[in-house]
Amino acid sequence: MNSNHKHITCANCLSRKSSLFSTFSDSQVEDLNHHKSCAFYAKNQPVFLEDNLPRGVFCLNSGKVKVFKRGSEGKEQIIHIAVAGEILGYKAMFSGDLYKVSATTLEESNICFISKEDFLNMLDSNTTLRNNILKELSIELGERAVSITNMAQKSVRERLAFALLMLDSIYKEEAINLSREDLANFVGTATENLIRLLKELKEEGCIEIHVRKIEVLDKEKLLRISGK
Amino acid sequence: MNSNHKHITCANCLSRKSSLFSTFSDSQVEDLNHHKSCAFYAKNQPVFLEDNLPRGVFCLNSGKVKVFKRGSEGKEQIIHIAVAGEILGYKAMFSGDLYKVSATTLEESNICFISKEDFLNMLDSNTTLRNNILKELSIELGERAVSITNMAQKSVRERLAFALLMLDSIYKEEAINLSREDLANFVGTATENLIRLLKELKEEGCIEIHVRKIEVLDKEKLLRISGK
DNA sequence: CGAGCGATTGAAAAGACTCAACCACCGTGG
DNA sequence: CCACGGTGGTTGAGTCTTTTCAATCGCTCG
Repeated sequence: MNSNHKHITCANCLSRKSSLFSTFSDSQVEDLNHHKSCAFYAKNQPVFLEDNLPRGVFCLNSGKVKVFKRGSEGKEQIIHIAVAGEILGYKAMFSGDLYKVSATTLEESNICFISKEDFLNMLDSNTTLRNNILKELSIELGERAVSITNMAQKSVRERLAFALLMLDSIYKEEAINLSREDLANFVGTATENLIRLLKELKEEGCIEIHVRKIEVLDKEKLLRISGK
Repeated sequence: MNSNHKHITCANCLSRKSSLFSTFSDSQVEDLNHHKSCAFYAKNQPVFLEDNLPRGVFCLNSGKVKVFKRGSEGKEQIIHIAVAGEILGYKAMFSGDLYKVSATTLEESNICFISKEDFLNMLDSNTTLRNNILKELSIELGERAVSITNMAQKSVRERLAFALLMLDSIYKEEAINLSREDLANFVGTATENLIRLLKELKEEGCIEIHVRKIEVLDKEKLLRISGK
């Protein structure tokens, strides 16, 4: 395990480089650093929960976080998987409402926290940050439209192929490391069904399965299966 | 037909009152009025199209507009139905990208247009507008998370009940007036299936069907069927 | 009047879910 | 050290839902 509780300095934070804060000046980074606190999260720890009151924003320094919503039967639907550099939990602050989704770590993670007040102050005085956020929200809305269309029109097999490609780009060099249940909740199907389809894809040579971990072998083929 | 090509004055625009521009001062409204142009759209006319370059924003003065995305088979998935007062087409401007969805009128509509440049200028000088937009985008993202969860977890029958309730609040006093195909593309199912389920709901006394138009009779029951 | 489109119906096939059982692994406590 | 219990993963079979395809109907428009 490479990570343990440690203090992170925004100026040295590699994941900041790819975040909403990437365009900050040195003095802004200094200010940011001054206002944030850091925390280590073990695997499967909640970051924030649906229907709770937002108190600030979370900045994912390392690790991965699933963002999900519970359906009426209590089943999780994973909406998004966040990686290092992403800022979480700020939408509910703008909507002036409770969190509409929950977030939980998928692996050990270091996550910084900035209070609502400090974040909104930064927003007031920082045009670039505002523009970055507008851009980010708009891009996310475009992605959600794709998800809705996929859920409504694609078969589970197609969605699984699509999800594996997405996860491959999230896990980069590593093998995909999600429980079967999480994977099913991401694809939007029952666990049993997911397992059967995984086996199919394995037999077709698209993926390799190492117990829990999944390695993508043939992206081209998966892309074809996913229906473009 | 109550509407035909006419010039709309922002100061008198009733739908502006419920829009992102609701908080404008008199002089800002004046400015807005000066920069916009008006157009009448017949039924089923495109407002903007997926993959096109955004040139400005559209302000729906009267009528209704479906916002949809095409799946890989070309089938429309309706993401949202916009009503009077809504501003359309601004997300792609922020993301600096092409439109990710298309928009088409569902009935005769009056729609005003504000160029990209003018809109962005307004944005620069108007904190409240910015905040309204941040809020609006955040709320929409919350709604999309609900849609994704519904699509992934609810049966078509449940989704139909849910969709009818949503449409009932969109059409207010009027009966729901959508083609079977549009309704199916909103619910996310095949037209034939939709028709069968509509008949079921009619036989259960939830709705009345007047040829093409659908009247909601029992909201309570629909809510129960939709799975809360 | 005939073409054409949207709406509807029927029947069959495919897809997805549920339930129940079983397996494999892991950590615990005796 | 090993039996035990628990959790997550896997398999099979049956059922229900949903889609697909084909055909018909009703209406409007030229």
